[in-house]
Amino acid sequence: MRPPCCFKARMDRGPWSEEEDAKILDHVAKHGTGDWTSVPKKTGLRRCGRSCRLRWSNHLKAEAKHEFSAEEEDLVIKLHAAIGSRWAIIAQQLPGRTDNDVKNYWNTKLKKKLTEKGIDPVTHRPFSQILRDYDSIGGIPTQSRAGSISKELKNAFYMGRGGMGPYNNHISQKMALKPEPSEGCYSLDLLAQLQAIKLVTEGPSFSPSPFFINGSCSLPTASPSASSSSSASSSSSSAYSAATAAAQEIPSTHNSFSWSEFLIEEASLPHTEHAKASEFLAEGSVLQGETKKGDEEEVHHLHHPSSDSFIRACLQASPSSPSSGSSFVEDMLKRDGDMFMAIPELWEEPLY
DNA sequence: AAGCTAGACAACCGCGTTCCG
DNA sequence: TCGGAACGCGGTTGTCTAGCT
Repeated sequence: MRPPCCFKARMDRGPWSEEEDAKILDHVAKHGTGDWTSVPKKTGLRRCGRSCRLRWSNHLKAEAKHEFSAEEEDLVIKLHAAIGSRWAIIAQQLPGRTDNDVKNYWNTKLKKKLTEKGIDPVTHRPFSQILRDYDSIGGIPTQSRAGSISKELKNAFYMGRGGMGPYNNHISQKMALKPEPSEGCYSLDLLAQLQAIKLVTEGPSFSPSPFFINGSCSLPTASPSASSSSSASSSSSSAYSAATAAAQEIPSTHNSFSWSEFLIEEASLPHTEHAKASEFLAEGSVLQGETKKGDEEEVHHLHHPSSDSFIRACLQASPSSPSSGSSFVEDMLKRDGDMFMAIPELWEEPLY
């Protein structure tokens, strides 16, 4: 529901002046950060309450940090791979950054960087893997598919290895290789996230099913909460591959938990299993975070222990764990290169 | 020097969720 | 229980600026 002020009253828009900033700061110092809708009235600002909140949270609250360090970059990439475009959660792991900062940095820098390195920024998979998947989902022979459908993929791949960079923008725009929001993927994404949380919060006590190890995706939608999240699609494959990787790291002696607990079949699922998944979500406010009213709202939002656990699980499970000694991207590229070596026909088509 | 373009960042908007009377 | 208000998030758009032609 939109606050009336944004529609009816003629509010100022555009860049904020120093005087306006001062009024916000003064107000927050005196009254805290609750009840933003009353801020324009109390301060005399001709801005709607939402704009005031945005201005404060994006610029006045935290010290301005602009340059992202290499560590921050890598963290953003890992987190995006694990949970998708949940900028608010990602920003919480980066002190002094706002969701808007992270989002802008992703859109302007990191997306391009990944594309130039031959990695699809949406799925976090090497273009070559996507090529292979194209190949596996139809009856068209490899040669023609690789040649006609995925030229740009291949171009992007070549350029990632020292080729013509500028073309990549064109590629990334035209590619738009968002994963199809197949029901199974939503479902799996949710399950993988739940699993990652379980891994940390309850200890390493499960064994992965071959289903996840194989990385296929065929389950029907499990719950409305899973399919309602549009961002779930962007992190689908990576989230459960992260969980899978985590699973593979667990010693086999810890196997009292089974993936089958979460293999929910829509039609045949017993009621208790649905309930279990729902409880999981309700307990930790894991996917949505937790909203509180009052002065501490901004601080507490999404800072529920379970969401932190989830982040830790995702990082622990990511391919570029500190022990590997290489970055997330490097690791991905290495595997990508191995695959190209294994499937030489991917190189054969001429480039345009 | 002027116009154009692309990049970076700030701000806005729509939608879903939560709160509260 | 319901509906309106408030809020947060993520996507999109707007604005400014630096670099290029």
